[in-house]
Amino acid sequence: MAIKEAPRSYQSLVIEEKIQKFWDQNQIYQQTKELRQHQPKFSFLDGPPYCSGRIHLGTAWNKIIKDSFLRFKSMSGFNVRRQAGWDTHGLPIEHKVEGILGLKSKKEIETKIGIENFVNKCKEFAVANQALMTKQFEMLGVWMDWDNPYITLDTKYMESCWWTLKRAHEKKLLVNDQRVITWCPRCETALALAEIDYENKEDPSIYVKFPLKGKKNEFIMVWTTTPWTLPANLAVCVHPDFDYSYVKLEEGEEIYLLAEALVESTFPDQDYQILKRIKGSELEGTEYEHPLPGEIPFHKDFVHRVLSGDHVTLTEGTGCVHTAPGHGPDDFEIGKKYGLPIFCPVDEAGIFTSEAGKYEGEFVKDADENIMADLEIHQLLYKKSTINHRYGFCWRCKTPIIYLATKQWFLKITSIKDQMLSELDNVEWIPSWAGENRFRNWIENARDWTISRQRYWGIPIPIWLCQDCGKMEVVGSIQELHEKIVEGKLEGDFIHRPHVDEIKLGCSCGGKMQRTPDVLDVWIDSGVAGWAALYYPQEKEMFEEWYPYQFITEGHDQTRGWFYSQMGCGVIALDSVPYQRVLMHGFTLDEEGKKMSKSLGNVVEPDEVIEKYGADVLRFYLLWGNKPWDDLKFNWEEIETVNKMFNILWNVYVFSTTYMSLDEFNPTLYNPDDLKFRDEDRWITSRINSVALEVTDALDSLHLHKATRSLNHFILEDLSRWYVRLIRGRTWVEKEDPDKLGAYFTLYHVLRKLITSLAPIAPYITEEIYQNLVFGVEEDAPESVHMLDWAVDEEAIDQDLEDNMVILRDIIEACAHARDVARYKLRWPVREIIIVSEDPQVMESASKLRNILLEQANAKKYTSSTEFKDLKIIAAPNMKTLGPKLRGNVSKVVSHLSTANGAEVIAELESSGEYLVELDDITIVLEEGDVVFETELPDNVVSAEFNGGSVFVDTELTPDILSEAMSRELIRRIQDMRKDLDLDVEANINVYVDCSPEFRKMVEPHLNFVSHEVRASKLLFGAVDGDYSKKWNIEEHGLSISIVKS
RNA sequence: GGGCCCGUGGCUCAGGCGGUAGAGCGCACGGCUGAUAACCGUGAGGUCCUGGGUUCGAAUCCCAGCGGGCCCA
Repeated sequence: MAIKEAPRSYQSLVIEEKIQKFWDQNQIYQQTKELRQHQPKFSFLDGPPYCSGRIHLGTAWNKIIKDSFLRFKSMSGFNVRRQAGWDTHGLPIEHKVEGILGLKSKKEIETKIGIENFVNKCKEFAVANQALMTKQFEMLGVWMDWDNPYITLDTKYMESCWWTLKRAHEKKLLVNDQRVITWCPRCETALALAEIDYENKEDPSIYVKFPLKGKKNEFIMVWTTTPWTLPANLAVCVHPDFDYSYVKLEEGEEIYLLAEALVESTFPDQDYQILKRIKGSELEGTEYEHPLPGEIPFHKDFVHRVLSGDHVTLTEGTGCVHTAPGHGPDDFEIGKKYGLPIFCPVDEAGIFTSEAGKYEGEFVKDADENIMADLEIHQLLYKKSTINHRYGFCWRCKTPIIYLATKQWFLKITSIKDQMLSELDNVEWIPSWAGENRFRNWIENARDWTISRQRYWGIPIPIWLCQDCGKMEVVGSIQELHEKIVEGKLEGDFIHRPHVDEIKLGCSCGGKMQRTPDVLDVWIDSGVAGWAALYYPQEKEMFEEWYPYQFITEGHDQTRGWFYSQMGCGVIALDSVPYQRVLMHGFTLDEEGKKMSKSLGNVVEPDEVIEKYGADVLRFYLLWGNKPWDDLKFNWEEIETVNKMFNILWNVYVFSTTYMSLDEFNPTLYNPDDLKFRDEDRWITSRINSVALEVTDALDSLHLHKATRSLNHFILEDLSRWYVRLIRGRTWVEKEDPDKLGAYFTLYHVLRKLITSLAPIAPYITEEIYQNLVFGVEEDAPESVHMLDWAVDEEAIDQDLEDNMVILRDIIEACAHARDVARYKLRWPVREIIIVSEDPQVMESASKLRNILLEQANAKKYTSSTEFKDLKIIAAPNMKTLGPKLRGNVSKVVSHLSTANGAEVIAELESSGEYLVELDDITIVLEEGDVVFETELPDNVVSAEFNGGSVFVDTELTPDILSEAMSRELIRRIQDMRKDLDLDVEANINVYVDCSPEFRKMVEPHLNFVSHEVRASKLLFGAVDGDYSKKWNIEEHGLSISIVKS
């Protein structure tokens, strides 16, 4: 095989579809895995995306980071574990399925279609979504074990989860307790902190007067935003250290008790009088009357008191805090401390029970208005308005959460917090603050974890309770279940609800044990992935090979999510954190920095980007736009910029293959010793290895943006804009020229290394190039670019050469600038350039790379110097000193100096300290300071500065120069016409030039050069009707060119 | 109220162990023409959020504040 000419334009869709097919048909992924299977292990754990059905940009980013890094590890010689994971249980799917089945409430699930049908539907839905999302990930070029993922609905996976719960029980960390927890009244289930979204919400803001017992017209002033919790009020809390005041308003007779610091904000527009001050601690025990005793019988006989609480703040309200132990975590703690009953007259659907008296049957939020109306009737509502504040919502159905006292199962995280914190020290975080600050802070504030959910689609809690003696059994495996079963069957999907609910175990008391009906919080599902994905402890071998994981990466929302659930579960199950290194990445936001959300209509789908630009562009962009841990503002213009870079890379590839295929170049046939290499060849070889080294460091340290930026710079700046420009002339040579082959050979190996280094980030285009360029000619090359070994040839790096080239490019740019100023075309050669600098490195750079300098500056010769000697120095009188000194003679001195040689004046002054002006009648002595010097460039010279010096360009048009310039102008016209004709690069032509005798005379000395450049077999003067004729004006010469294809 | 992050040309972002502010896009002008539906050069454009401090020197380190984001209370 040989290198083939590449298609002229970069068509990402065509390439990516083709490569995907190639990977599939040739099992490239499997082969790549096998290739590394005996090499050192690198274990990675995929954070399982939820099977929602569609991936979004953030999910895409997440998988692209993972894929790029893991491809890099694989190429670096590691046997990488990259099993994909799927999160399948929980409320989101339950909601979708409820919608599909037209169910309106939790009750309808049981009454209308039954748990079994419902669970089956959920499973079906999850599995279908998994397939859809797998396709999408594959389109992104993500290589994972898609055929062998871990999936949380898998029986074996769930079994490992049960084992974890059993471990918790053995460590006495699994408790059943009544507590006030966050609750979704729509889903009728407990919610974990991680399942709550916070958004702004409008709520009532009311000041209620609680009458002080036995005092007429005296009230405690209480503020609340949840009127519906007032029926459960049992106490008022004050801070023992704050000052409280009895306040009497100008108008009316009533006296109010509240924190002194909040009096002003409570009565902003009123005149008032403070009657008495008292410490909060002195108020403890003060009795008051519930504001709604008539409506709620419970309160008639209950004694309500003021209590002390350190949680009371002065940031809002009145400093007298309404306390309902059934409806608030702080209230609950206070209630426990003072032995109050946990009065919670609200059921699981958020409906007031009979204990709520008058309000029985009302939904709590709907009761707000009635309660406020009743307070008004009793004249106990002091003030009523609304407030817009942050409030928690159910993460799935967006119903505002409420706090309820219920009995739930908990993991006692508070008991293992210290161990979690010490395990945290064993984890390396990127960036470091993600762990050291953010995550540490989260763990420090951790509370016990509510893990029971009153739902259907989830891992059933493996707790069986004896109906007779109350004994508790936590089942840790299917085997154990098998051994203890006395009723029900282990068949079908027995580990899910409802089948598992029918299984009864035998109790030591002789009674039967029944399963607690709850399912587990889904965060437990993924929290156990570390070992459940390996089916530990049922299977030990894989676990011993791969646990713990060397790397995970997820978004910063996972601080409270997966980073945390794994930490908690890991410490419970195995006394260790399951991961060793974490990259915490950012969120994808829209162009304005807002969260992408369906309701805002600003969602960008990964598919949309792929369709327009391809996965490689999306991948490169996502790893290039900013630091991985910052939030990324998605920007179409930036995508376009990345696309341009890929276009240019493609152009370089087209350029290379065009000539290489034309010459049937095969790099394996040459010994480098037989080829001629130039400085630019050694330079670009050094550069690509420097870049490969930078990319290695960047990927190793997960500073992914540095890798992409380094590659981007190399492709645009070094390869396309410089190297290709430098070697253009060499590729135009037709014979087997060692100089040309040196350029091909270098270009080949540079491209080979470039696609190797770029492969993890842009797997498609690199594979496409590899297949043609490398696999087509190297017999022992592996089948895919992704099977290559990652390597950097540090020997090839010549830092001096790289530094010199930077300087040289600076000089050449300065030359271009100078020409630009003089309107002197780059196509026209110049006689000489003079480089002036005092920096020896500049001199070295120019002299070592003089060939490049002369060619690119289009100069016949260059000289260098520490100063520019041809400067005309003009000596001018300094009138300030000479005026007073010479008076009448000034004008004579002025005219003398105007004709004097400035350089001589300087020399004179410097050697003797004075300069004598001999006039007819008098000699005048000029001293230093009497003369000022100016410099002026000779007429033909233009100059420009660069970093470290200046360059002077001599633009004098000699006949020789003009002759060459005109020849080049002629070449350009003919090339232009060749292109108009769309001729093959190697096609030969005959050219006829009809021009003036002067013009002919000018170009005649260079006819060979012209013929060669335009591939003319014949170049003749005179008028002919060719295949294509065109009239031109070159400077002031009109001429006509005709081309005949030969 | 607490924790974390971010604030650098019109836009998107580098830089950030202290030492003359960078890139790309956009804009203006010019150039180039066999990888050219490309590309190159030049120019304009900056109180590096504000204010203090440390220092010979702060975009960079420290403190306070302002604005934005995320999380928590």
